[in-house]
Amino acid sequence: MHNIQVAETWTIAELATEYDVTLRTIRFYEDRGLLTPERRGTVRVYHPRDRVRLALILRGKRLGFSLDEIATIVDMYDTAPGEEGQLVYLLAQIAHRRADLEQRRADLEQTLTDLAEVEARCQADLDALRTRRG
Amino acid sequence: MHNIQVAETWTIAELATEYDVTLRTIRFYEDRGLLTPERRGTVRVYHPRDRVRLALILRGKRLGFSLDEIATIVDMYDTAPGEEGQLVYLLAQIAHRRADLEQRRADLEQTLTDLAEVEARCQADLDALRTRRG
DNA sequence: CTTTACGTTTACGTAAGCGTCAAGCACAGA
DNA sequence: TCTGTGCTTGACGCTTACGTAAACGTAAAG
Repeated sequence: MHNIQVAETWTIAELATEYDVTLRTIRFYEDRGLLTPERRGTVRVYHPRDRVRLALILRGKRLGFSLDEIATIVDMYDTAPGEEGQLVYLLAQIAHRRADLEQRRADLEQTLTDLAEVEARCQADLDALRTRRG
Repeated sequence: MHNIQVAETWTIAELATEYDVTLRTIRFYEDRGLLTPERRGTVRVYHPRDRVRLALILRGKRLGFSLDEIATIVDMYDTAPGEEGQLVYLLAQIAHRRADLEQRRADLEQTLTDLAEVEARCQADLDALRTRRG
C-alpha cells in the first residue's frame, strides 16, 4: 500500500507556529491580497500554495522589501502563462527586480568586507592589550 | 606646488543633493543620533566623517536595516580602540551582524535563483508563442 | 451544560521614517 | 532698504506593518 498524495491543508495556527508569525500577521497579509486561503464556512483553510507564498513573503521581508514590493514579486511566481503582452511585462518586471537584488548584493558584500576589516582591527587591538598585560 | 589637504566641509543642502535625500531626512538622522555635524552659530557644518556616516546609513537602508540597527552598525566603524570589555562586546556585535548579513545573502541568492527560473519559463513561453505565430 | 480551545471580525493603538507647512533669522545683491 | 536665498526650529500629518483588546461563533471534552 503506497502513499496516496492527499492535498494537505493547514489551519491558521499551524502556519503561524510553523513560521513563527502571529495570526494577526497572517490575516494582515490576506487583507493585503498576499494570501487567499479557502473558506470553509468562516474558517480559513490553507493549501500548499498558500504555504509556499507565506514562505516567500517572509523571505522577502528578511530581505527588507515592503509588502507592496513583495506582492509583485510573489505574484510573478504563479502568474498564468498568459498572452504575449503579459509575458513581456513580466520579463521586464523580473529584470527590474534582478537589478534591485544585485544592487543589494553589492551593498551586502561591501558591508561584509567592511565589517571584516573592523573586526580585524578590533581583534588586533584586543591581542595587543592581552599581550601587554601578559 | 602640491595639494594641501584642507579638511573639506559641506552644507546640509550639498550633502542632500549629493546623496539625493531631503534636508528633512538628514536632520532626522541627526535627531536620531546618527549624525553630529558641527555648529557654526546655528548652522550645520558637515565634515568628512559625517559624509562617510551618511553614506553608510544609506547603504544600511538599502539593505533594509532599521535606523536603530544602522546606528549600532555605523557606531562600530568609529568606536575608539577602548578597553578590553568594549572590544569584546564590539566583536560580539560584529559576529551577530555578520550572521544576519549572511542569512540575508542566502535569502538573496535563493531569490535570484528562483527569479532566474521564472524568467526562463517565461521566456520559453514567449518563444513558443512567437514560433507558433510564425 | 458549561468550560476550554480555537477560530472570527471590527477597530483603535503604535513605532518608524520621513513629508509638509509655518514662522523666523542671516546675509548678499539691486 | 527691500528682496531673495538658504538656513533654522517646531509641530502636525501620513503610511506601513502590524499589536492589542473587545466581542462573538463553534465544536469537542469533562
